[in-house]
Amino acid sequence: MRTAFLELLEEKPLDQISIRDIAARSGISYVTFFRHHPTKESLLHTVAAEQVRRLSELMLPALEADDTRTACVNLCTYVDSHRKLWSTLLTGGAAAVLREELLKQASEVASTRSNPNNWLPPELAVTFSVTCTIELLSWWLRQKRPVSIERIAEIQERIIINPTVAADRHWTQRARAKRTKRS
Amino acid sequence: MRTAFLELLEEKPLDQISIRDIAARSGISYVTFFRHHPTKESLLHTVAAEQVRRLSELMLPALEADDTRTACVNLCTYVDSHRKLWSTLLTGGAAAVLREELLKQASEVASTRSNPNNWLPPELAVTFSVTCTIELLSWWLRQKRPVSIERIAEIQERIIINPTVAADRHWTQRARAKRTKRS
Amino acid sequence: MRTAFLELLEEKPLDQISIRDIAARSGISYVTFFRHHPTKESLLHTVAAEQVRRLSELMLPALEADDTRTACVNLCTYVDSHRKLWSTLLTGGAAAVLREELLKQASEVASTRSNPNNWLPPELAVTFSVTCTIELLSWWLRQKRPVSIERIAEIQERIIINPTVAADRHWTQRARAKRTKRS
Amino acid sequence: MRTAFLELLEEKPLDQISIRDIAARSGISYVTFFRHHPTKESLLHTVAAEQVRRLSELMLPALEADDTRTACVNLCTYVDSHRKLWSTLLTGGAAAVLREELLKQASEVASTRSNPNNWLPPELAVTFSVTCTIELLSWWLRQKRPVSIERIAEIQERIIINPTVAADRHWTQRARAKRTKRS
DNA sequence: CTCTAATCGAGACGGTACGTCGCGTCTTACG
DNA sequence: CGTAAGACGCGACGTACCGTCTCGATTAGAG
Repeated sequence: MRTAFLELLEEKPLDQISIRDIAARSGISYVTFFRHHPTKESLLHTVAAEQVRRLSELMLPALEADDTRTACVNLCTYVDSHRKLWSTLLTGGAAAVLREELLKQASEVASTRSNPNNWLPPELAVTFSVTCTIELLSWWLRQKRPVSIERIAEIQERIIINPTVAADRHWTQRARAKRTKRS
Repeated sequence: MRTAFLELLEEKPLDQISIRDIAARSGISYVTFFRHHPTKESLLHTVAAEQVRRLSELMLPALEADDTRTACVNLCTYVDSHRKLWSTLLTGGAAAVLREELLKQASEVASTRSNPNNWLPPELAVTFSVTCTIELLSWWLRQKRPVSIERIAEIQERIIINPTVAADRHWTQRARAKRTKRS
Repeated sequence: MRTAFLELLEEKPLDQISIRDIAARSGISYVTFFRHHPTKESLLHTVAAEQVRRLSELMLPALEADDTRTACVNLCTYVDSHRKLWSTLLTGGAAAVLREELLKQASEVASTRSNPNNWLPPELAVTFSVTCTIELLSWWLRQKRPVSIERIAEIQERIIINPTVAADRHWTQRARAKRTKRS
Repeated sequence: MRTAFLELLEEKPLDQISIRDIAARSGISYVTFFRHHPTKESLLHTVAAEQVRRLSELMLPALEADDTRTACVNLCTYVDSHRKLWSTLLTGGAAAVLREELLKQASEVASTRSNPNNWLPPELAVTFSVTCTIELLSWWLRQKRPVSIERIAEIQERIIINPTVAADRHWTQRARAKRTKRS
């Protein structure tokens, strides 16, 4: 069903895909669709959450080690090797849902790591990085002339990560250092 | 008609507003609507473009003088004095269209000012700043506890403008300086 | 639309006729059906009421003159000349609705003529005569060997009219006579 | 299962009762229902036939003795002592099936007793009496003010039985007498 | 001043998709 | 083996908008 949905998403924008289309393509009955998902968006969310989870699995280890550059490269490499899928997800009306899922998962990660004393509200930091990452990837996949993975990863790190998450991280580390000193 | 549309947007999300709703609220016939706009989105684009034009009129003078901070403050001040309108525009499904209009007008401005040799593609710079500005404003208007205009303007400048447009501007100025020297 | 409905009723029983069938046969859109009738039964009622009205127009003059035999003959003659239509109406699930309509119109007529002091409640008298008339006609139209109009009319009068309406009528006339005498 | 069905019939009309309702109320699985009855109507027929058989057992002895009045009283007395059950059967959409069952059983009885030479076709005689009896009982059970058993039995005999069965019976007896004389 | 042409209303209509209901078939697992 | 549980395909339902069309009524400009 997800496969069929993604196939259709490659063919036409989201709002021109009817549930009947998805059912027909999936080889299931129209009614059966509702036995799995109450609405088209529900299916989309499931698909999006699935893909987002894969992304975070690739980035999290590097992020844990504060190696943001590797995290960015990992992300870009993965997306590059699934250009078609991600073109589909980031264009044609599905981007909003994908963004929601990314935001959700990123917020969860951020809530365990960010420092609320930072001058930039953590919610905004997450929003900025997620939104810009989506725009960056979307732009990348739209380009006709190939742009190297490194180039994208660099942009992502310098423009997106550094001004938001990284700044936050530095602050956090300093706080940790202070606490360590005292003890 | 635009007034009626905005009224309805305050009451329910965009996709629950039918053309018949708009017509009824406007006091015109359903058919007459089509004499002005071929589709609901067309009307929305008109409304959005109108508001965006006002924004740019406020920001452009300061931007011309490279005074980004003033530009940001002007933007925020204006939005703050029309909180209801902008809450409506930035939530409830209209944000995407508004973003498009902003992007369009910002791109036009940027095309006359940015330097294509910059390491950051100008298209991306514009996209980042527009998108993040929207997210920032949207977040701002969502907050229950009031956040000061200055705070927002500062965030906008430090996180959004500096890493993108300003960096570009510096590069541009250096290039101009070089050209001036030679001549 | 009524024609199409009757055509379909000749082909298959009522509950196997879907609204979509009727719409298709009528050459109108499925949705348009609902713009005329909220439900299939509504259409059926309309059709039935129409036919019943014709019946009563044929019988009423004779009934006014207390000439029940002529009324019966008129009824049977008319039905006989529209055997196909009445076969359709009296078999195949439409009979219940037709009965309702007949009951309604007969009750209206009866309420202006019957005498409530009669030992047989007028409601019952009407019910009996209507129901039996339907059964009689239905039986008649089912017969393979033709049965003459006179025979049917005789049965109707002797079995149905006489024991109910006529008895009532006699009583009423006697009452009238008394009143006349006094004055 | 029949109990569950009758319970449901008291609650809502026949066509709003789904097989799944009956199964749930009966405490059996939906699929198991089909092991007993191929369709909802089948179950209804079974239930109806059962009740009709009880009726005829009460009436037959008196009918054998040509004591129609006692037969009628027996019928009404029985129905009166099961008002709820019979209200359910005679209203709410089950009446048609009940009528069928009554007709079937009455026809069987009549075929052994009636005289085909009668001027009233026996099939019609049976139909009239059965149909009117149902209408009479249905009317009776609908009344808010109680109507005595005797009153109903009298109506039934005078209006229904006399003009049909009894007339037939007299004719039959005369025929028998003739045959007896000759032999 | 009147006639005509554009404009608008009201509403019928065909059409697509929606989400729901009940049907009857089928498979799987349990006792 | 028979039953329970539940997934499934199917057909119909009634609803919501869509966009097109026609028909009058209004009004404004041209003769």
